Amino acid sequence: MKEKITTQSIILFEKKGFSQTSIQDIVDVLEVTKGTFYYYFSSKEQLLMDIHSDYITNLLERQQLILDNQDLSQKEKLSRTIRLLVTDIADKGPSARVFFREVRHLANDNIENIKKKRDQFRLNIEKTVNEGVQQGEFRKGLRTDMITFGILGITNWSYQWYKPDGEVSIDDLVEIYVDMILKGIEQ
Amino acid sequence: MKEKITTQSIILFEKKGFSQTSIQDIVDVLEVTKGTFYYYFSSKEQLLMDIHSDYITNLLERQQLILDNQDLSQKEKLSRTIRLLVTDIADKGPSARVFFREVRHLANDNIENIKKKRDQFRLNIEKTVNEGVQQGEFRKGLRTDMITFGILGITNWSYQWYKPDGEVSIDDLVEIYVDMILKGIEQ
Amino acid sequence: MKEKITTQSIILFEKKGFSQTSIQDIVDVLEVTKGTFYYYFSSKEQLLMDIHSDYITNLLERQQLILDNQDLSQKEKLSRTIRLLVTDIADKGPSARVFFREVRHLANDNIENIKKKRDQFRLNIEKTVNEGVQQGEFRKGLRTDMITFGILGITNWSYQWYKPDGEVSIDDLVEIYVDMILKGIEQ
Amino acid sequence: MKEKITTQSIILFEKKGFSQTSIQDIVDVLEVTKGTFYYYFSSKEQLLMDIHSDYITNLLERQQLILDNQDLSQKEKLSRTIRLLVTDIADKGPSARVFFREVRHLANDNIENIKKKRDQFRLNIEKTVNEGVQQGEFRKGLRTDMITFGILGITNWSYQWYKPDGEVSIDDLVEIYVDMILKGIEQ
DNA sequence: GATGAATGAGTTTTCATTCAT
DNA sequence: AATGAATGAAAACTCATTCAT
Repeated sequence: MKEKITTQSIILFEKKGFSQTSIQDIVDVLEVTKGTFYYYFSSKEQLLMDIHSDYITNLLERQQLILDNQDLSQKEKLSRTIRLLVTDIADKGPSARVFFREVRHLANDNIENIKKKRDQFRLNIEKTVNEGVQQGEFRKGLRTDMITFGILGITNWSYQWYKPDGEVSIDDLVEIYVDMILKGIEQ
Repeated sequence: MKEKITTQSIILFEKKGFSQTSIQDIVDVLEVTKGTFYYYFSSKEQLLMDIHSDYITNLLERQQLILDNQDLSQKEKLSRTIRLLVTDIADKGPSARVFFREVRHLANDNIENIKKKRDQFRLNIEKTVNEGVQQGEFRKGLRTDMITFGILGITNWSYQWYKPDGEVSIDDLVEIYVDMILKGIEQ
Repeated sequence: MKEKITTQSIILFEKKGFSQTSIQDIVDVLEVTKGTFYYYFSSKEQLLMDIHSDYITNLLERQQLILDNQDLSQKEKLSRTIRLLVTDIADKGPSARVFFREVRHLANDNIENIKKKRDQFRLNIEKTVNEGVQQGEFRKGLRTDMITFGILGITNWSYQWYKPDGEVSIDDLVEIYVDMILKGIEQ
Repeated sequence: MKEKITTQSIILFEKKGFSQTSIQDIVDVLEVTKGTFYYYFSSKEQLLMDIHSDYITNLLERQQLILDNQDLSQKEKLSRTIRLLVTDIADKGPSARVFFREVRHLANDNIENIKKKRDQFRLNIEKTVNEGVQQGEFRKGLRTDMITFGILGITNWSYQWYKPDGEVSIDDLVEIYVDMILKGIEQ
């Protein structure tokens, strides 16, 4: 039931937004009562926190798998990270959108926790770019922090407009963005 | 007074979000009453609509000035458009953030109107890129629609993280992004 | 202007009801402002009072003309009074409906005043019936007070359903009701 | 609790009118909160609709019992219908008054429903009168539709003035009106 | 595990009214 | 005579949350 509630919430939060979705809306779809909700979650925000936590934890894990692979060039690591982010649109579109849009609704305590992990993810990218610069794969003199934000902008923005049933496939999109980004920063 | 309300609303909407900001919050700061608010606006959403409308209208106008300048290369037009977007962070950060984050809260009728203009802005960029391709300034075979979304991603994402009092100036940021984008797509 | 406001108010009060009609609604139609309204009337209720007062005063006057005519039998006086009430649907439908429906919204002080006149009108009818009984035109032993309420019920109820553009003319309706009532009480 | 709310609402709606009665007024008497009200009713209008629906449904049922009795003459059926309406003043005065006065406040969708049933009630009376004419109990040539409105006028108007503690009993009033109406239309 | 009743604090909105100009 | 800005009190309604069962 807990899982059902989470899944349904994500769908509704994505469609209507966190504050526009009431607990009632969620439990109505599942045909249970509000009491049930509060049996599993201590508050609405707690649920949002869970969603965020699950999402970023999973993302970080998968990023780590890429980074741990010693055989890969920095270019390759970066490409795979871009792929990681963009492909999530297909698999986890709603979660991702909730993740990007609704951070604001987390209370201060929780927000720190999530922010730390988001920063971790970003800094991992930055580190990859930095090493790529040192190893001559990327241009010297890049402001790698700004570049990293730029990379995240390209990928994350896609959650705002990408339609899975459009004419461009996820694979094509990954290729286009990898190409644009690498050309933008390589030697 | 109408202007005061709008200005104050933008500040609060940016800080707390549209749905987390009550009319009471707004009028409290201005030391007037809710009645005053409803004297000038027919609803909370109407106010949000005004904010959106003002923002996008102004942006489109300034974009048009760039596009109308016949002497500029497509690269130059693109650079100036990027500058236009990024510099708005300094001048109109709060408005911009409200614009990007709170579209969801516009009702259906209004949303169409705004969407049309947002699309117009995007398609204007796409057209510039297209012409740049035809005139040999940019690489052949680019998916210019996806590239355009990428450009918007880089610039618009900056509203999420850029702090005006940080170590990087707006001008530096513009230069970094112009460089990254042009390298990413030029011949 | 005062007259214009009154006329327009009656139309709106009839269509939407007194409490569903705002001062704003009234002045909007006349393309003036609320200030104008308060220049002529001290309150919304004052306006309603005026409407009531005008209506009942005029009705009483016309009733008096009938009663003062010494040549008429009581039957004839009663017939003419019925005609008086029913024909007002055509001429003054809206005022009449407002008069019957919205008394409740008068404040206590005013209500007394109007009630007194309404009672006067009713008691005049009762007196006519009484004299008719004494003069042998109507049956002995009638509860003339109840009969009078019955007569008023028949006529006043017509404001609830009568449509001027229906198949029955006002004159026909008067004839039908006079006939029904007289047969109902005559010797 | 739902029933308590309904009962109390009827009392208040009768005393002060629907729009002059706030949800707060209702729940104050019951010493519960507004939340409780909205737990049972989706809106103020929904409550009014319930009241109307209950009233007219019950009235129609009781009318049907009269009409189904094959042994009764049309005169007798008509008398009993008049009794049905008038006696409700004693038993259900407040509901009845709310029913007659506040239809206007039902929204369009609901109003249709109620109107249909009110019309049904009226047409049942008209049918009785019609059959009475055919069977020679009532005069030939009557406009039975107008007559029916007249009958309803007499009975319904009593809700406006009848005081249960006055000098005339309900039974007397029924007798007076039955007499007046039958004399008014019989052969 | 789950329900159903109830709460209370807050939300947007309405509107008669006032008053300086 | 009339306006336009502002008020303040109240309205209907929402909703996260609690808790006894």
